[in-house]
Amino acid sequence: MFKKHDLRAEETKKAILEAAGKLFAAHGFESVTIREIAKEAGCSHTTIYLYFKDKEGLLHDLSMPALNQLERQFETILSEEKLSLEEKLRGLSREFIRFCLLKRNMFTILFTERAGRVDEAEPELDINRTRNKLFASMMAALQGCLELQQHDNRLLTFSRIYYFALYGIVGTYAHSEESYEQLRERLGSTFDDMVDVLLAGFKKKLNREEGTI
Amino acid sequence: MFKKHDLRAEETKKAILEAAGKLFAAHGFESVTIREIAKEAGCSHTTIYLYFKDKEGLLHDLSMPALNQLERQFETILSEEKLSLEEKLRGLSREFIRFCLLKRNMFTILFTERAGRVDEAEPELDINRTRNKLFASMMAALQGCLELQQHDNRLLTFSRIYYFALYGIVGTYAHSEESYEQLRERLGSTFDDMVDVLLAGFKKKLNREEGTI
Amino acid sequence: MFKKHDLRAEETKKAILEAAGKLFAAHGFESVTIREIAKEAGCSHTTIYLYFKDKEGLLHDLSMPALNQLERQFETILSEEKLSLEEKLRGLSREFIRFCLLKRNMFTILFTERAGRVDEAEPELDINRTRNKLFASMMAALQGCLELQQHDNRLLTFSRIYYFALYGIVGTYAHSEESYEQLRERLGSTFDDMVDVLLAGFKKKLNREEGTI
Amino acid sequence: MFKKHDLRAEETKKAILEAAGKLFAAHGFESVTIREIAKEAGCSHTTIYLYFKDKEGLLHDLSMPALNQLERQFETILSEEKLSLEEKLRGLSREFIRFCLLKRNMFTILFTERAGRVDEAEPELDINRTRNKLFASMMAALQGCLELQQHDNRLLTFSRIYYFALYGIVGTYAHSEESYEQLRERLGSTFDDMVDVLLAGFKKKLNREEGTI
DNA sequence: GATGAATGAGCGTTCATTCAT
DNA sequence: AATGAATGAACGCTCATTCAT
Repeated sequence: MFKKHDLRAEETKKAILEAAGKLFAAHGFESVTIREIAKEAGCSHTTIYLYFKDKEGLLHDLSMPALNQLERQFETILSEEKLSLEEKLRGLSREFIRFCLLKRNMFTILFTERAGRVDEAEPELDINRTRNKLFASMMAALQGCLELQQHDNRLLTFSRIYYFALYGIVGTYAHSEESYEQLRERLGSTFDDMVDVLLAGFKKKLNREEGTI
Repeated sequence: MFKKHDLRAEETKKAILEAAGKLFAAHGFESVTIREIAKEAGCSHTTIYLYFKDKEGLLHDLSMPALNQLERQFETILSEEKLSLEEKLRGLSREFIRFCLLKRNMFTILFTERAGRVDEAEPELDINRTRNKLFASMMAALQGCLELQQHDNRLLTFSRIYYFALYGIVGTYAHSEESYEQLRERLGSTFDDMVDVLLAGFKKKLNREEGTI
Repeated sequence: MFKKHDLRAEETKKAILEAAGKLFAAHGFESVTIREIAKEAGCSHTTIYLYFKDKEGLLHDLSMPALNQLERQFETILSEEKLSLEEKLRGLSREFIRFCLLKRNMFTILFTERAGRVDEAEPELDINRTRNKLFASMMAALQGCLELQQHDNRLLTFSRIYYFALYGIVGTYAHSEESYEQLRERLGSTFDDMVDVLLAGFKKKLNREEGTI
Repeated sequence: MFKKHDLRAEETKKAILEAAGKLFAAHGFESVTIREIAKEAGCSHTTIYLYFKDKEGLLHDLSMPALNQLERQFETILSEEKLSLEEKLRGLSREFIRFCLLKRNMFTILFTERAGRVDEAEPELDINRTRNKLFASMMAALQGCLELQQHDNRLLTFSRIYYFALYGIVGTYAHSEESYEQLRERLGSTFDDMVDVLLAGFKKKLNREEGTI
């Protein structure tokens, strides 16, 4: 049972998170000021410091739930039995791209190795762990598609190439003015094609090598 | 014959360029302050304005010589008659990646569309023009390899995918601590493989579509 | 009912306005720095931006209330039916001089044509508009005293001479250490005499010309 | 007999003075930078410090010769026997206005009471002495025109009014963009009229008072 | 005598953050 | 719980001035 205060506090915190999420997504972490977030959330800028350590902390607290949600979406896709392995990889990739283009501040978080500051040991790890899990899921799906052993060097190479391609798509549009919907409309099929191209290329390369040997 | 003055000036200017190059590469143009560059270069922040118009001008003077050199290397590769089209594309890509990983501040410059302020027309354009020329060269080579018409929509799609892949490689390691030599040693063959994979994938996709029709 | 917060804020704002008024009057708008104003007001320079848009905005907020008050005083004088035209001109002049010597920062504002930047249309114009209205009132009164047509070139000449005389009085003492009361005591009759002298001179010149023709 | 060095030095100094005079007159003391003066004078900006203590010192050294020249012109006018007293006052005024509008930096020097810094006692005095002499000349001429005793309070009042009028003219156009020639063309007759108006007004006021008594 | 190199102080402004209530 | 008031640090940039040659 909650008191009124608690409820009110919870609401305020939620409003701040929503505002920050919206603004970070739209203009990027650096460009958004604390005061803008407060205005959007309908509270004073000092209130933000009641719930979050600082601006960076707000970003962190904002990221984890989103990442967890993506994680659950990954799990859902992977557990759908009626999907083929290739379809699963396609689904994961599409979801991953969608996620990054919707919440663009995630780009930095997902793709940039954080310095791992010594002073505050814990919280970064949560993000790193989840991020690694996400990439591992995609790589596992890729492995399945290509029918490669886990320690096959070719899998490592192909995984990296796949990673580069994802990085390229997300990074290219991370700072774009276009909304996700606009990008999806204009480039969605290109993103899909990329998966096709890569899978076809991987397979061709495997065949050729096998044929060669 | 140089006077001591000239030598000192040249050294200072060089120190500033080196410092700026290093810091821009490490943290990005926007994040680096004039004072940080000065500190790294071992001079006062006002000294920078002795040699460069302003921060943008410093970026420009830092970029153009390098870009022009890359441009000439592209021309050399393209004019070598004994190379096949695929080998030329491979060469251009390798050279491009090498360039970006050697001078990492170039990443932002090459891949970020700059506003191109209307009020002072000239200097920004140099960079944009050269950059566009570089990408156009690679896309022309790709077009040749795939034997596509210039206005074939599939060429546009494949060009974008190729661009994403390049962006991914360069962006991934733009802020890495590893030197180019280390990266080349560890990942050079992966970069080469990516070109193979993409070309194979593109061709497969073309065949399948043709076969389908 | 006011909270302590409101009172504190009002005091700070007032302190800033007073400091700015004093310093602008003493050294001119351009020469005074934001930090000097803050020091004089006993606050941090950033606090100024809490209450005023920027330095120009501070000048504006400082000037407009005073100008509006003077405008109303002009209207009062002009609407007093029992005053002759000459007495009205005398009253306007006396009030104008009094105003300028009481709020000396007004001198720059009233007598210096400001660029009126094109990009941000509004605030500058308020000042210009009010200033023009004030001078127009005085010139209309002068016109009435001299019984000249509005487009008579001699009116233009006399108006300019009248303007120069006002400028001279106000400018001479704008940076003086003497208070308005002291100046009024010592020079009030001189100021009044100037109006007499000018009106007499204007009339004499008109008569002579008419006589000549 | 001078050495070459001395001649060269003299030339350089002269070039600096000319450049500074031209630029100060055109844009005002504050707006002109040391480097601009050096560029105009065709020397390095450091050379200026060889001949002048600092920027303020340059202004001072620039002012004295000009003031002395004006002083001599005053003497010439006053010694011309064929001129009436009124014509002499008119001549002095015209010359004074011309001088101030040609060398606008003089405005501040002539009309602003200098703080009289304690640290460097002498040089300011030169300027003050000359300035006082100039005004004294004009007031003496005015006294002659009005046939008043030197200690007549009315002379003091009229002198002040005359001073205000001159201040107004010069101050109004001290920061204008128009050249002296343009102003002379457009407003020369207005300036002349002002002398007429004031003299006529002064006389009328004297007569009326005499008549009244 | 003359100069290019270099600098500290300062400009208006913005920002994340803290203090007192 | 929440807020308005206030601030120090920093930004890119300019300037008069000094140093070493």
